[in-house]
Amino acid sequence: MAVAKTNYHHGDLRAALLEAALDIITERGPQKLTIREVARKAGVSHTAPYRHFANKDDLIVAVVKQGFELMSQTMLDKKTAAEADPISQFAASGTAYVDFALQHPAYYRVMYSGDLLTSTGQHTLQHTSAETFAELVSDVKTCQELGIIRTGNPTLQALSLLCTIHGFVTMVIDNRVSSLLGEGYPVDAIRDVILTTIFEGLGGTQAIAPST
Amino acid sequence: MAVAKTNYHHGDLRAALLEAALDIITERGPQKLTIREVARKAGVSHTAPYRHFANKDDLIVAVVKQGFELMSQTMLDKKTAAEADPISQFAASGTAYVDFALQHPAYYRVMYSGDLLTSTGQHTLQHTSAETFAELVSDVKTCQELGIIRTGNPTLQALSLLCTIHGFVTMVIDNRVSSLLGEGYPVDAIRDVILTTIFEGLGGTQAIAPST
DNA sequence: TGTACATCAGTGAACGCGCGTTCACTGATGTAC
DNA sequence: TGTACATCAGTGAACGCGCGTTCACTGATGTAC
Repeated sequence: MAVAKTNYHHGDLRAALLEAALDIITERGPQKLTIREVARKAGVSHTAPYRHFANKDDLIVAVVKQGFELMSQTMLDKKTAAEADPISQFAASGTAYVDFALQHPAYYRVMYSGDLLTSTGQHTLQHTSAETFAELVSDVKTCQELGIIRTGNPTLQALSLLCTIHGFVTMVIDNRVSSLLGEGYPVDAIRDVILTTIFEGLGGTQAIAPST
Repeated sequence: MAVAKTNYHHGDLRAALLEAALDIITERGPQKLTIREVARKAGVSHTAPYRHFANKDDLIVAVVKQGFELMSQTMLDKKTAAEADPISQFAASGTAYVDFALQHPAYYRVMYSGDLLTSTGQHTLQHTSAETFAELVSDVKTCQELGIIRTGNPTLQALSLLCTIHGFVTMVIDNRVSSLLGEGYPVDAIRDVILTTIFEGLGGTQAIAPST
């Protein structure tokens, strides 16, 4: 919404619409994500979005794709910034995933809520989601080879990890953690406890020390 | 829907409506859960539900309450049926939670999706949800005292456990597990791997042997 | 046992609303000369 | 530099739809006599 708006022509309406979509999810929830509301938020007539997106599904898919790009970029950056040893790398990935989700809850919700897209839309994105998981499985394999975690089915280990992280993130975003623990709970500390716990469950042999 | 339907008076419309609501969530997703659709499914005019529920929120709250009752009853039964030793009890709880969610995905979705209810409706149920968690924390404490798991903050340990289980269940229900692992994956085996993993992460000292 | 009547579960027309999408349009921009 | 015009981003009226909720009603049931 920080876009300087000229009178008739907008300049970069497409980007503004995507941003508006995120704002709506954040402020009013995914149910309120409608073409008309997005246009309203962007200060434009409710038919203007059709210049940039074929239909509602198309707009949502665009948001999700942007979300995946931002997420993988963020994770790559954090991994690059971390120490080179595999434990630090592993911790960096986990922390980065959680932090991305908590800093961009709106993205995370569209990306994984499932209820927003028609099956057509879902199908478009299956590939992207599978790619991310394949990377995780590959990281787990590396850790196994280096003896950092227990030998076992890497796919199932990756799934265990993903379930824990996804569960935590979901519960924080849906306000269930604050509802159970009270308002002022230390998210980062809890994140570290949970990551450590699941890492040890995977047979982690050394202490994990997530860097914030 | 198995209710014998007389002509004008239904007999037990209230129960039939709750059942219809679950069917709709199962078959068409939570978004399609509308008063009109529920009435349609129950074979009744779309205003009939208002004889039994004040409004849409009230109907959903009723479904959620029924879900919580069924869940705690199921978990109690499974715990009673299991061996008396604390490890078996602990395993029984975890397994029962997962199995309830997977056998009644519609209940689980209404109970925890969050997007279905207005804040008024949410508030009504906060107490129930907190109760369930308090029980889990108490179980964790017992396990600590018996030396079955590592000593530590029982609330955070319970939360780790809940996150993992919730994450797994959510991902199965939303078809993300089948999308990542393929269709014919062995749910029960994966459930056991994940429960074992998190149990060991909590410092479980003995092998957990979940009974199906 | 038979009848009048109160009760109340279920009906159907009607309301106002917000949605997704279409369509012919308007007006700003940039390019060719 | 100035003008005509093609392009196309954004407009606003209009459509049909399904929703939640209300209201006066209808008709089945059970109870009092």
